[in-house]
Amino acid sequence: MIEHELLFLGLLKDGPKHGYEIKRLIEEELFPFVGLKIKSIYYPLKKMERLGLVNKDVGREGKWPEKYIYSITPKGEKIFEHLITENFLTIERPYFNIDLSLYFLPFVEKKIARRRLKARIIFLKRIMRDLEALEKNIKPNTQHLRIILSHDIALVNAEINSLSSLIETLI
Amino acid sequence: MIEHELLFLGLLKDGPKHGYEIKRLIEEELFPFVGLKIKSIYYPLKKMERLGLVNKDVGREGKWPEKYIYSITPKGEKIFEHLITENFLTIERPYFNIDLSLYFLPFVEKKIARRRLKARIIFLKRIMRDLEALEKNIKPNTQHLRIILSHDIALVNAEINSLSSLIETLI
DNA sequence: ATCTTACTAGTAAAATTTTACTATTTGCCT
DNA sequence: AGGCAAATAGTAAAATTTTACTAGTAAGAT
Repeated sequence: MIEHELLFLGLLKDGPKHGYEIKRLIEEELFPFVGLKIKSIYYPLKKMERLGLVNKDVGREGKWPEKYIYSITPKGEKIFEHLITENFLTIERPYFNIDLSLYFLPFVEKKIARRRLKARIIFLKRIMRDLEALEKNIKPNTQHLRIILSHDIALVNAEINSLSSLIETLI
Repeated sequence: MIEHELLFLGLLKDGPKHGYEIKRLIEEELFPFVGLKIKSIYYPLKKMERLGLVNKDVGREGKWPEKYIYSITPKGEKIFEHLITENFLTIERPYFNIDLSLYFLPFVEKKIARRRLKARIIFLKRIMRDLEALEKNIKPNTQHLRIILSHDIALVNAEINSLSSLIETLI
C-alpha cells in the first residue's frame, strides 16, 4: 500500500489525471520499468482522497462522459517527499519466482531439472534481446529510465549466469 | 496464491509438519532465500485441505497441546509437480522497490538524489558483506542454496553498479 | 449504416491478506 | 515458587486486492 501511495502521488505530481489515464499509464508505461501490478485503482484512490492526499474534481473535456480529475494536494506533496525518501533507503529482498523452485530442487530429478533450467535460459536470453532492443530506442532525455533498463539487463544476465553454473553441477 | 501452494507443498513433501513449524520454517529458513512473505498460514492451509492437497491429522507428541500435523496427499504431489514445472518456465519481472524512486527521480533535487543514492549504496555494501559471510558458512551438501545466494550477491552487485553510474550522471 | 474497439467511470461480490487477539503447556530464570 | 518466553493452535475482524460485471460515447472499419 505504501508503494501504491508513492506510485499514485508520483503520477499526479506530474499533473492532474483522470482514472483511466492513470490506469493506462501504470499498465503500459510504468509496468515495464516497475514491476508493480495494480488491478484496480479506485479503491486506493478513494482511500487517498479520504486521507486528503488527492483531490477529485469533475471536469468535462469535449463531449466525453464525465471525467473525474484527480490531483495531488499540498499534503500529498509532503507525503510524497516522505515516501520517496523512505523508499530510497529501504532495501527489500526481491522476490524471484525461480528461487522457490531452486529451493525445492532436491525434489526434482536431475535430468528433468536440467531440461527445465535450459528451457528457462532460452527464455531469459530472449528477454535479454528484447531489453537490449528497448534500450536502443529509449528517448534521450530519460536518463533514469535508461538506468532502470540497464539494471534489468544486468539482472537477467546474473540469472543466466547463475543457472548456467547450476546446470553444470547437476550431473 | 499459486506460489503459496508451491511453497506449502514443497515444505510438506519433505515430511509432515505442524502449523507452527511451517511458520517458523518460512520465517527463519526460507525467507533469506525466497523473499516470499506469508503472515498467516492457516487460511491457505485450510484452502488446500479443502482442495484435497493436504491432510490434517491430530497428533500428540509429549504433553504439548494438541498438534495438527499437515501432510501432503497424492493429489498434492501431483499438483506440486505441475506447479514447480510451471514455475521453472515462468519469468516475472521482479519488483524492486528502488525502481519506483528511480522512475520519479526527475521530481527529486539532484543534490538530494545523490545523497540518497549514496546512502543506499552504503546499505547495499553492508548487505553484500553479510551475504558473502553467509555464503562461507553454508552447509556443503546444499548446492542449490549456494546458487540462490550467489545469485543474490550478483543482484546486489548489479544494483550497486547501476546506482553508482547513475550518481555520476547527476551533476 | 452498423459493428467493433477504445475511452471513460465505476461498483458489487468474492477472495485473500493482514492485524490483533485468545489460550494452554513447558522450560528456564531468579 | 513465581514469572516470563517459546511452543502450539488458532480465530474474528479489518483491510485490501481481484474478478467480473454494467454503462455510455466516439472513432474507425466494413
